Amino acid sequence: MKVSRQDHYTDTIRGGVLRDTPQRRHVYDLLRDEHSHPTATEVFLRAKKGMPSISLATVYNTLETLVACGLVKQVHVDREPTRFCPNLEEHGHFVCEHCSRVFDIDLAAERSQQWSLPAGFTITHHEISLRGICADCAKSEIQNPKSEIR
Amino acid sequence: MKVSRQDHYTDTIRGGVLRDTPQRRHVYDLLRDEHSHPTATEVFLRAKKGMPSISLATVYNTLETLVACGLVKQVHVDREPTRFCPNLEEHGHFVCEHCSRVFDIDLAAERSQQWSLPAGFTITHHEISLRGICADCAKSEIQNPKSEIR
DNA sequence: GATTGATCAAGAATAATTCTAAATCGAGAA
DNA sequence: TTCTCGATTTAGAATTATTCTTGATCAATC
Repeated sequence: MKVSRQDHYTDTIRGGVLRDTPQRRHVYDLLRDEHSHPTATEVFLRAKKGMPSISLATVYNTLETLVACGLVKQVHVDREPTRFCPNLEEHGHFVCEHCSRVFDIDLAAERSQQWSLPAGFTITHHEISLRGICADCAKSEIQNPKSEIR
Repeated sequence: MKVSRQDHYTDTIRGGVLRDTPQRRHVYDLLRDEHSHPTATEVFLRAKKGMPSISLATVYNTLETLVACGLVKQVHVDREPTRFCPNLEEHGHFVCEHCSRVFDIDLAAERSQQWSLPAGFTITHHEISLRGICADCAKSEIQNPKSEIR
């Protein structure tokens, strides 16, 4: 529902000193509508369709702002380009080594704090990333197998 | 014990087509002796002490080779420079946001496969990285608090 | 000793991201 | 409305980790 999305964006953006600019709204809406975990460059390319004048620097700035606001999350896969994710729920990511798609993985809430840390350590953030083969690719592998995965 | 270390290195390196070169042995020994998860550049700087002629390119090549052999693992922390780790046990990493040190975190074996994946997905690899404040920094924070963590 | 393929070294190239500096914009003050 | 000032945007330069290229070197085998 569009209303609550706009509200969350508006509340968060307007709550601070930040301005609700066309660029920010455009990038945010774009991210909310896609669940493909785009990179900054991909966001830039998609953003240009509806706003041809937007610059890559603005996309980087905007994404940084949205992350700082907590409106989107960064996803890191090895040292590949950072991806951005509008899913604010507790979750990890699965990257298919064959098609490179990134999938959200639900993390059972009860497991999230069960790390056996040494005494005195405090967690502020965690990132779980899994690699492997997704169901689609596993299926097509069976039909036309190729050994050169990766 | 030095013997088993050398054996593991030797077995692995000699098992394939790979040569046991002074550079490779030097870098490997260096990594085994430190548990500080150095970056390629840090490995390079340390390696130069015992082998002044070694080049950064060789360090990169060597690390890549050792990773491919399974003798060391890569550690990724966001998009920071890749770090290298001689701990082959199943483990994750904790990065202190204050001192930037990286700590190995034991992952209870029974937990390692408990991800609730969609049907048909296969995991080949996973990386768990936690962020927070380590015990040392938590202690010194109490003594002279600074709000500008990060 | 010659050959051959692996390895090494130096520096160029790449690519994601950040920085810089100037132009523009927008909200509130006058 | 017009002014002002700080936030934002933009283009392009700069940074930085890493990879690539190319020629030199080395070590095992012929």
